[in-house]
Amino acid sequence: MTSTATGGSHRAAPVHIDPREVSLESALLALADPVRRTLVRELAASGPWERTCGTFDVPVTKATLSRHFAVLREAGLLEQKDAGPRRLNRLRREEFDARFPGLLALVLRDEG
Amino acid sequence: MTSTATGGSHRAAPVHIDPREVSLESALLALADPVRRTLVRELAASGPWERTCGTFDVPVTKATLSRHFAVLREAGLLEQKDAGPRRLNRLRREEFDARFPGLLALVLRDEG
DNA sequence: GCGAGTGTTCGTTCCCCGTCAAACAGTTTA
DNA sequence: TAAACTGTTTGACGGGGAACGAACACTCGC
Repeated sequence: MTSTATGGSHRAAPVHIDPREVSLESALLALADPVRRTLVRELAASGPWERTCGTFDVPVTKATLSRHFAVLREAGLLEQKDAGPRRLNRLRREEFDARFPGLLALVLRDEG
Repeated sequence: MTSTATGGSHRAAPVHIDPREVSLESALLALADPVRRTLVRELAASGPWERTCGTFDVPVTKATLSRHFAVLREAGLLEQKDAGPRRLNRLRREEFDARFPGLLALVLRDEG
């Protein structure tokens, strides 16, 4: 058999951190990068779990993109969920805004 | 006399930027550094024009400190004024908060 | 099972930023 | 003028992060 009662051989689930435990420095560093701000904005423009990692319009390779997603996760900004071979994304709006009130709003409002 | 009506041979006045023209990226990068956040907090704890550059408690040399002050100026966070051989500092609270509402509050509230 | 598709990890390269020591510039006091 | 003090500028060094290609891991359709 290929799976046990406890779950079998799936791939490692993405590592998440409670946004309440994220440092201000991590949050600022995560949002200081223009590519990551673009990801956050596109994420905010879509509904939860609507976008997979490959559907974002940023001028980097998938390796670099994967790195950026990891940084956003560690900053408490992103939640990811596996769906077959793809990975669905959700912006953690409420949680992040509770930890850093107004910060996300600045990014979403800003054009650059 | 040692000065003319136009100013004579003073040292170059510090360069300032209108906070309204500061990019979000500049602001985030400026505040992402722990030394600069300390400077901002100490500045907020004192009144305007009360502190000279040498009176801040940060573990860097004066050369590095001077650099940090320049970054804070370019981010629209700091205003400087010459007073003899010293340089007085003022946190641009209202102007910066008008450009990036809530951002300064996050830094001042945070302990780390 | 095989191949296509999706995303991560590894190793490398490059560049920017923070840091320092040393030298410089300006101001004040002696 | 000389000496002391404050702050800036320059050049060099080191570390960290962003970027890429290539290889790997996993899932699904044929």
